Amino acid sequence: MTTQLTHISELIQTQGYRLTAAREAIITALVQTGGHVSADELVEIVHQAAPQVGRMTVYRTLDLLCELGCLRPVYQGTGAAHYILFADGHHHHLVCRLCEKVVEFDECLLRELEERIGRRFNFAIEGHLLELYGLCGDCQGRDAVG
Amino acid sequence: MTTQLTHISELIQTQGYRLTAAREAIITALVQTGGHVSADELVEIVHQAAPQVGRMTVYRTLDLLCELGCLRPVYQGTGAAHYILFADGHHHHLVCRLCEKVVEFDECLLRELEERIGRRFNFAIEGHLLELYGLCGDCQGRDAVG
DNA sequence: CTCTGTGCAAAGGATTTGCACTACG
DNA sequence: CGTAGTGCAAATCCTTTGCACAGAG
Repeated sequence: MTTQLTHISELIQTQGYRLTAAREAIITALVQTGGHVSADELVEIVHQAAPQVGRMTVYRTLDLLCELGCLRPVYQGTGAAHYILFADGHHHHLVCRLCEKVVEFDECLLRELEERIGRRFNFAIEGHLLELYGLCGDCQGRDAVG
Repeated sequence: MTTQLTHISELIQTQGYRLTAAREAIITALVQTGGHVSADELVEIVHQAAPQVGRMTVYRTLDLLCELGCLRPVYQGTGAAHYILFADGHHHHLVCRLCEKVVEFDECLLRELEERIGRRFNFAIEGHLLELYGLCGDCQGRDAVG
């Protein structure tokens, strides 16, 4: 966990950005949540440790992390974007289309696919998000009824 | 293409929803685009064929299709959500984290994974979205420079 | 010391309500 | 006919600017 914080901090400096107190607080909070929050939730959490950090600094830092390739915004249901950390370069979701429940899983056999596609389209692949959609156990009956 | 329109129309009726003129117009427009539009763009297109259809009917129909499992909103860059049709139950993107360029590809070896994960978590998997992130050819040099 | 990063408040969009009307089935 | 679906406009919510100040390097 602390490793991840360190990794991101170094990435920021390596890329020529400044490692400010606000950014540290935000990244710490983000890592702490496991990387699965809306901007708003993150603001809340950051404020517990660093009340002076403003909402837009959070937005801007999230933007920066996206640009650095270690974060990604996703739409889960509607409303605010959720941000997910690419801890190991990938992330996997199982999403119920009715109740919007989200389960994470780790199974990954996409390394090979990444390489093949990257080569074909001349992309330097850095990670991926895989989302499987369907009905969770609870909603399977519900759907049949209508 | 027409097949897809028929498929969705039947899905709507099967699930007990009404197939209205507005919905037909919206779905026609959606299929026509290949399923890769923002709500706003779709409103434009729908208006060409059916000017009386309102913006929120488009939003509500998109919502309905998401619920039915044949559509999915994704965030590409920032701003408006983009909607993608699950033509064959899956969709694959290659996204550049700097210029936000999006390439679609078809390679799919996830059937087996779907089954395994579905069984493990008791989900009825209906489709998936796979997004690979990285740097496109144009941005690879740009990134090194900083 | 310089320039990037920050914070505030107000602007800018996209999406969602509430309610009377229309039309599917 | 009854009810689900529609359309409008106003409301709401998330996110982005503009600008003066503070702190990293």
